[in-house]
Amino acid sequence: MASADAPYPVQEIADAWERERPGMPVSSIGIVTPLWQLAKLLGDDRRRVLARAGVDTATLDLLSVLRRAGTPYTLSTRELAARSMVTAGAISQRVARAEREGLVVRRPGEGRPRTVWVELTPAGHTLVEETVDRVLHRETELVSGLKPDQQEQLADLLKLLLQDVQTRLGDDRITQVGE
Amino acid sequence: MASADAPYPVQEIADAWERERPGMPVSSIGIVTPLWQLAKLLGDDRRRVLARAGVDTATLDLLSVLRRAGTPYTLSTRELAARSMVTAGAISQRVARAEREGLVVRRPGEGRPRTVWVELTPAGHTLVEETVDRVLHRETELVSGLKPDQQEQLADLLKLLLQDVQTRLGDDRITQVGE
DNA sequence: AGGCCTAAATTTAGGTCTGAACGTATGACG
DNA sequence: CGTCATACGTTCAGACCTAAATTTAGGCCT
Repeated sequence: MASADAPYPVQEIADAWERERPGMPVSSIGIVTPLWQLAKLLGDDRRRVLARAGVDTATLDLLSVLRRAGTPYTLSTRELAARSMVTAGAISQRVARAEREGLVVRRPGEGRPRTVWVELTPAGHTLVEETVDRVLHRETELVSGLKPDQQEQLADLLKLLLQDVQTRLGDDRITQVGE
Repeated sequence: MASADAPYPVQEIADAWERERPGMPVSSIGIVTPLWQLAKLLGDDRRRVLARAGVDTATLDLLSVLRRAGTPYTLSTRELAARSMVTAGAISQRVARAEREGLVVRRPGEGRPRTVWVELTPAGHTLVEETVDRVLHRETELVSGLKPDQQEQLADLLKLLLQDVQTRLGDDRITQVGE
């Protein structure tokens, strides 16, 4: 039972709203919907790829962030939360699970007040090395349907949109939406 | 405690892997990472917008699919699963929750063997009408940083990539990844 | 006609996330 | 120098999802 086999056509969604509720602003659907569907498809696929290696995506994300940081493969939980885009609570739980499996260790203290440092263990390092290139190869393959210049164009537009959305959210967070 | 405030720069991720593991295929990162980050940012925002209206995203998704289908606002659970891109089990739970709140009703039988029809109630219909345009206005606003021709270009590229990834997953599902 | 098989929904077990409540140590300030 | 405010990690309750086990209603074959 795969979770996401055949995304419902984006155009039909916009058309349906236009038909059912004429006048609705449907322009964003052409961007937001495929964006969401792609994220779902790619996320599901990554989960399946990693499941074969006995890891889950949340744990690999944690290990990857630490691995990418370079020696000594250590970051504070706050840094981890920011780079992973999840809440502090989620990081606490991720770290607890990974620690239980011996992939990271927590070292309290030794820095700013109340800071907890999280460090990759050799086992964690090994696991990352074994799985990350599988994921990257797989994803390179999955986007290979686009020609190099299309990939570049897409990456540029996504980057632009991301930066813009980011600043908007930073500003608007408090502002009421609608009226 | 917002969950996703400041995405970690995509370029730094690719650079870090190139530095830590020279030779890794990093080209997909420029697409997959911002895609994922945007989906997260937009999803978190939608959740916040809907929370104010007392709905969760999963329930609104269910109601929206039914509403878009038009009169008589009824679909089978299988149809719902396909259009929502989640498993049958998830649909079962979504419907159970929505039914508990009086937003939909389940009508067993009346068709092909073992089919269960799910229908929007007046309360569900009302809730959808009240919230959908809030979401669409908000999302229109969020993508408005891109100029109309950029939006169109982005929508086209996403559509192209989505179609391609979709066929690849349909074919490759069984194929081993890596070696 | 009876029993098996299959398809479809549901239930269950396990894992993850958010948001809020909690505990606590540090630093500031009187 | 003691108290209080604050910042930060953790814990907890509530939702949600997937994958696998379970249930059940028909259909089919002998």
